[in-house]
Amino acid sequence: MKKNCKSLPKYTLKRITDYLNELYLLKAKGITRISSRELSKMMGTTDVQVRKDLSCFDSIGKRGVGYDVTKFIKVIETELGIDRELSVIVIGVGRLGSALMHYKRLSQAKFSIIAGFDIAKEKVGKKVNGIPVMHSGELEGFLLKNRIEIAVLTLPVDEVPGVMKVIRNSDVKAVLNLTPTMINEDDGMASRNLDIVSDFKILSYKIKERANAD
Amino acid sequence: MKKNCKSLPKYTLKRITDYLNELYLLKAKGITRISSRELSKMMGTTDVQVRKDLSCFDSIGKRGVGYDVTKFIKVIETELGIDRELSVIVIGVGRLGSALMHYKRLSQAKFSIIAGFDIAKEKVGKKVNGIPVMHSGELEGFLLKNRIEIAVLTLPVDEVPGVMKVIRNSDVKAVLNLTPTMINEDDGMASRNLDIVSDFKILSYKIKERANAD
DNA sequence: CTCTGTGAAGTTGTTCACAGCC
DNA sequence: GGCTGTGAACAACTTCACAGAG
Repeated sequence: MKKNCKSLPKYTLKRITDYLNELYLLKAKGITRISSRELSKMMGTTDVQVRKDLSCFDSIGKRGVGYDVTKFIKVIETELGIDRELSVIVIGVGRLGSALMHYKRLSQAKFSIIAGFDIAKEKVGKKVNGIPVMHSGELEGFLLKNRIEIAVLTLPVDEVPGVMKVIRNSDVKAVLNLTPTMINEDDGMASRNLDIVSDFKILSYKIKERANAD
Repeated sequence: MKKNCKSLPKYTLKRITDYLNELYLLKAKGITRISSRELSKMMGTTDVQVRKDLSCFDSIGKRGVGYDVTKFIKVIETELGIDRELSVIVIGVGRLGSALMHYKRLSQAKFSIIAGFDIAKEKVGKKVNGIPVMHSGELEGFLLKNRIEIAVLTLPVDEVPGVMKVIRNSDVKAVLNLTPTMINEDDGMASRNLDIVSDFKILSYKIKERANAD
C-alpha cells in the first residue's frame, strides 16, 4: 500500500484521520465519489494538500474523475492499522474516563476498552457500561496477564508518575494521556498528550489576536 | 510583551500551553527557577527549542541562571490572554459535555461555563454543577442577550450544521469542536477541532509502524 | 476539458554554532 | 563554568506549475 514515504509525515498523519471522518459522513450520505477539491473545501485546506497527502499511497484516484469514497476509506484504514481490534484500558474512572467507556464511536472503530482502573472503593468491583472496574493496585498484575495496546490516562495528575512506572515496565504499546503533564515517548512506547484546557487557551490567544488586528 | 514575532508561530503557541502546565506543577512543588534544558527534558524537546519559542517575548531569562518560574508563567498567561474571564457555553449536555461542566481546571483557568444547551426534555431546566441547561431552541435568543466568547460542541454530529448556522450568525468568537467533523475558521470566528478517536487512530498507526521497524 | 499526481520553488519550523551575560 | 539569546544552516512542509490519464 505504501509508495514513496518510508513513514507518513507527521502532519499528513493528522490530516488523514480528519479526511477519514469526512469520508465516513459522505459514505453515510450515499456519496460514492469525491474530488480533492471538494474534500479540501470541507477540510479547510487545499486540493493540492489533499493530493500530496495521498501521494504516500499507491494511486487511489482516477484522473478526470476523483476518488472512490469506499476505496479511499479502505486505504486509510489499512494504513492506520485500524482494521484490527486494539485493546484499551482506562486508568481513572472519573467523569471523563467514564464518558470514554460509554463512547460508541470508540468501540465502533474497534478500540475495545476491556477494563477500567480506579482507587475509589465505591467504583472498584462495579461495571461501567459493562466494563469491569478494578483497583489500580491490580494494574501491574493485570498487565502481565493481558495484552493491552493502549492505556488511557484520565486520573489526577499527581497519580501519573506512579502509574507510568508500572506502564513503562509493561508491554503496553501506547499511552493516551489526558492529564496536564507531558508523557514522552520512548523505544517501547508511543504516546499522545491531550489537554483540553490547553485548547481553550489557544482559542483565547486567537480571539485576542483577532481583536487586536482591527 | 511581544518582541520579534508579529504573532506566535503555530507550533510555538501549542508548545507554550504545554510549558505552562509543567510550570504550574513546578510552582506547586515550590520550585522557583528552571533552565531551558531542565524544562526541555520534561517536555521531550530540546533546550534550544524552548529558548527559540521564548524569543518572541522580551527576554525573561537570566544568563547563567535560568528562568524565574513565576515570571515565566505570568508572561505566557498574559500573551495567551488568559488573565481575564472568558465566557463559555456547552452545546450538547451528554457525558462529555457534562464532564466539561464539572471540570475544575477550566473554571480555575477563568473559563466560566455559564450555560449548557440540549434538546432532551429531561435535561432542560435542570442544572449541572450549578450551571443551567436550556433548550437548544433558545440558543439564538440567548446569544443575542449574552456575550459569549467560546462555544463548545459536544452534540451528535448530525446536529452540528443547524447549530453552526446559529453560531455563525452570532457574536461568538470561537468554537471548540469535539464532534467528528471539521469546522473551519472564518473572519469572525476562530475554531479548533478535536476528535479523541482520531488520536486513538494515530496511536494505532504509531504502534503498527514501530512493530514493522523490528 | 477535468481532475490526479508530482518535481521544483517557496515558506515555515528546527537545529547548530557561537556571541553575550551571570 | 553555566545558561540565555540569536543569526545562519538545515530540514520539513506547503504551494506552484505543469505533465499525464480519463
